[in-house]
Amino acid sequence: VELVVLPAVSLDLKLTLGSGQAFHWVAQGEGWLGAIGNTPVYMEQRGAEVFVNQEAAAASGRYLALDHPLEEIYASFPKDPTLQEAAVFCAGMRILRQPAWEAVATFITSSMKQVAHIAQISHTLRRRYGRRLSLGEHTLFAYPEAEALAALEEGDLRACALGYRAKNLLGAAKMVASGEVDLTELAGMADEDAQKELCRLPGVGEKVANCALLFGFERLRSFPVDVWIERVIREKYFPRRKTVTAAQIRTFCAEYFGPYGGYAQQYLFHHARITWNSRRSTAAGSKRGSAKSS
DNA sequence: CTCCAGGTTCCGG
DNA sequence: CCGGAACATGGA
Repeated sequence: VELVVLPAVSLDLKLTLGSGQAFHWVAQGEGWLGAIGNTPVYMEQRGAEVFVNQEAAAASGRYLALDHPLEEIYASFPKDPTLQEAAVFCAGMRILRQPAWEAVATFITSSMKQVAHIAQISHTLRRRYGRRLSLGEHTLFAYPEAEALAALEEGDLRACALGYRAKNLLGAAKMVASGEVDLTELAGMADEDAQKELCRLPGVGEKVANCALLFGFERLRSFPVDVWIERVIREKYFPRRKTVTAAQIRTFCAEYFGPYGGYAQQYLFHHARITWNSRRSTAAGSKRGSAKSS
């Protein structure tokens, strides 16, 4: 496979592809194999350049959001030590521009699942119901279109280990395939209207809608609040406060983290997820399950 | 075995 | 508006 070069300053490819935004990239040699839409991709980073198969060059640059102004984004962050530490830890991580339906669908399947499980589900769905793609001697699979999933029975999706999410994914696929919810139309809507529209899909609440907006609709202000973020916000931004409601967290995050809140969120999320365990295991006399008390 | 995971939805204060 | 419970499955 012939590779072409993409200039990529301020990019950490491994960090970006492995940070729980997309779930299907597989390490291959020095690089990564996967699909961007229906295009098979091999990407490999060497210093400030990305080497990619020629047919995927344009799609990769866009997918990796190499045009996002990282310096400006970092400069926009509030200067508190928690976010600054996360930003250093995640330097070079970019918010991917993923296909809209793929973002919606994968995050419908993400509820109450570990990242590893979401990846497993993604691969199963791709292998069984996605378009088959080939790159050199490698076989890859696109994420299945809404139309393909809409034609299935709930049992088919349960067989992909989706559990109760099967009904939600099927229902969402039917609404998108029928045009009842028009994802193309969402692109032109204001953030709040787009969020409201996404929440009409079964299995899509505020958090999943925000993930879809951030990763699939270029809404960099979107700030999904999951269990990890909630822990960080409560402990670091509302210390010694007994009761902080979800509404208070939502309001605080929406205002405090500013126009690139989605970047801040992704950095806080990844940093917390990677470092939390070590902190727990090194806590003196740590008793299982009481890691919250400092 | 127990705990928990990038939640949503429904139900009773 | 708020807290609880049900919902499936598999790693740690």
